[in-house]
Amino acid sequence: MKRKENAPTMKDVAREAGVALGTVSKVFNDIPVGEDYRRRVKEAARRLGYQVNSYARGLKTNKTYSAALILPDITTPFFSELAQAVCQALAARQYKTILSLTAFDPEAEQRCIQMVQQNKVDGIIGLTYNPNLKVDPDLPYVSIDRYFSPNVPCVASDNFGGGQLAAEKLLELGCARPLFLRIWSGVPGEPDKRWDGFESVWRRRGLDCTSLHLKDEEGFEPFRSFLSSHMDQGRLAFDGIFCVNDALAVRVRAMLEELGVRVPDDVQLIGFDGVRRFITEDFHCSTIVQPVLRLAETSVDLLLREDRSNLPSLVCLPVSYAPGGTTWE
Amino acid sequence: MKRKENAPTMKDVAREAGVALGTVSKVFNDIPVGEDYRRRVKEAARRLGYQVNSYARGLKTNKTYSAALILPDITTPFFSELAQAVCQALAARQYKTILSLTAFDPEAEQRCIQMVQQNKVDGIIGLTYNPNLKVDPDLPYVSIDRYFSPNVPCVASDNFGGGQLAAEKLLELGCARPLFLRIWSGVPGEPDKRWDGFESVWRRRGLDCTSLHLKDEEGFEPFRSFLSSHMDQGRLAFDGIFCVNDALAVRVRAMLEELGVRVPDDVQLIGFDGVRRFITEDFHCSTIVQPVLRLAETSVDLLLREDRSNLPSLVCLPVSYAPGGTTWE
DNA sequence: CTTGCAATATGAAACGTTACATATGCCGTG
DNA sequence: CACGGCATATGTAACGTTTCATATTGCAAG
Repeated sequence: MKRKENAPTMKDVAREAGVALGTVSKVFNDIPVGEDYRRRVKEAARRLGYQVNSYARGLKTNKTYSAALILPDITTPFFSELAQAVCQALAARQYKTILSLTAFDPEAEQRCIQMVQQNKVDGIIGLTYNPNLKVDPDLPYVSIDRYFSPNVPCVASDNFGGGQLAAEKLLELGCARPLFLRIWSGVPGEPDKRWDGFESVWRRRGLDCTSLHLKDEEGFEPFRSFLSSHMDQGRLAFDGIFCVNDALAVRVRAMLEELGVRVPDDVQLIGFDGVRRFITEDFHCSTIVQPVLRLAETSVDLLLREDRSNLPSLVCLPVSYAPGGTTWE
Repeated sequence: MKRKENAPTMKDVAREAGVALGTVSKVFNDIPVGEDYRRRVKEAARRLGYQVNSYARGLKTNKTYSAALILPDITTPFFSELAQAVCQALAARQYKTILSLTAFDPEAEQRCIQMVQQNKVDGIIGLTYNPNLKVDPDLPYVSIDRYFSPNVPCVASDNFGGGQLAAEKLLELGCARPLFLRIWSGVPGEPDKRWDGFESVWRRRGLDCTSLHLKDEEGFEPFRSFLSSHMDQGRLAFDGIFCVNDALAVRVRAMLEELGVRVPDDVQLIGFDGVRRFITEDFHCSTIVQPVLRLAETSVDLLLREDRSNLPSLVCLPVSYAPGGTTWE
């Protein structure tokens, strides 16, 4: 019942194969070695069930082939898709993913950084909210959705463009009284630009655009009363609503219908994110789709890029529009 | 622009503090050491920005404080909740989580096992489909939802009880013509018992119970024609349907309504899993709720338990019923 | 003022690798 | 036949820890 069944080491393999230690090392590092030697080593390793010890290797080489992924949460559909995509992109490059969840807590974020640094990861991909995270400047770091400084690459969707796209779509569908709806996260970030882009379109046309910031902790009551105060004889004062994300859009849709406002007939509704919902692949709301796979690919790409001298400080990836039943098209 | 800014080591700290190497080690392992020494070491470490090197420590101690979590996918709501819960349960015990995704591919599962073994994890929690996975018997392994052998602990919800519960609920609501609906995964596992439990209740009452196994690759057409052939003048031959999971239930609900069958008025529908949907906390179908948090807690508990001599081979956790609009209550 | 003992700090060896300087063998050439 | 040069295998010194046998210190007792 002993759990210390000492695993075979290179030394064992070397003895078994009758070759030198260094030769075994070469075989497992794909360094040219005589064909007969290589065979004997492989054979001996198979017999002994030898496996390279990553910890010894990591200690020696200072390279661990592991990266940390720091996220607030992975049950939110957008985050879960992102996590999956990043994990797969890393795996495709033979990297392990160390997953750290922060629950949106800035201190937890810092603790995670600390922990994965001790763990000698080769890099960190973080989606964080702590405005002054401290991270070893010598450790590759890629930030998603939050810009830190010129020498920390930030990868994000084209949030500004997405906001514009939503506005243009609503215009095209004949809307003239737009409402922008968001939940205030408390920390500035790239997603704020959704509003900037949205508003810029209306302003350019000389149209007014109302915006409402909900506070997460206050729930939906403020919104309900806001709506009531903007209704006149069952008619809503807005004919187009852009929500900062799909989760919000779905809830807004439910509340509107509850109030007797028909979607999309009375008001057109567009969300943001565009993750595949449930198992089924269709959308529950019209939305601006973030290119999740490309976000992940790009982040990993930047993280593992050998030449770190000319990294971009911000990469914006193009979004697209996907109708989903809450707009006429 | 050099990225090899050699991090300070214990030796550096020892020199800086004017103490021996071993003393520094003791300080960072909470081994009693003279108070003045301890202070000097702490101080020196702070000045140098010293951090323990987990790889050196892991090599020496053969303990890495990391565990692997092997899952098919984390975008599926149930898996994403499970992953989150496991990750958090591990973090609460100071363990890192190495996340490996397999996409339901048995060979990928084996490769993941291989990889995390090389990586000297302290244990593996796996939700896998490969019936003959090979894993080092000396490495703690906990299986979720799939029973392997008496000495590999398996953690699962009480699937049999859940099936019974669903049946009893339908009975209670007056159903007498039940249908069980599942997607055939191709590999036997604990979730199969949902059917066993469900059926046992009807049989005991002398009632017949129909069951239909959909094949994932065939889509929903077979189901649609099955339904049509079981309808008589717009009336469905069943008054209660139990789906093997919520994702299926949600799709079935949509199809039923499309066919003019009202839920829950014409037929009552119960799913299985009970994960929190979207951001909003309400359910889109009545369901048997799996205790995700307890599944995770229990798995981690078994994985890290010191005394591995008397591990249970199967732990069943109690499920509960949650109405969600697709039943009368 | 010794001596002995307990308490505590010290430093070398080892963990399983990689990398490099050295040793070995082989072959062609003078 | 001896020698230089090349290719390839060898073995040792790190990497940054922990651990344990040993050295040092302080203090009480003889």
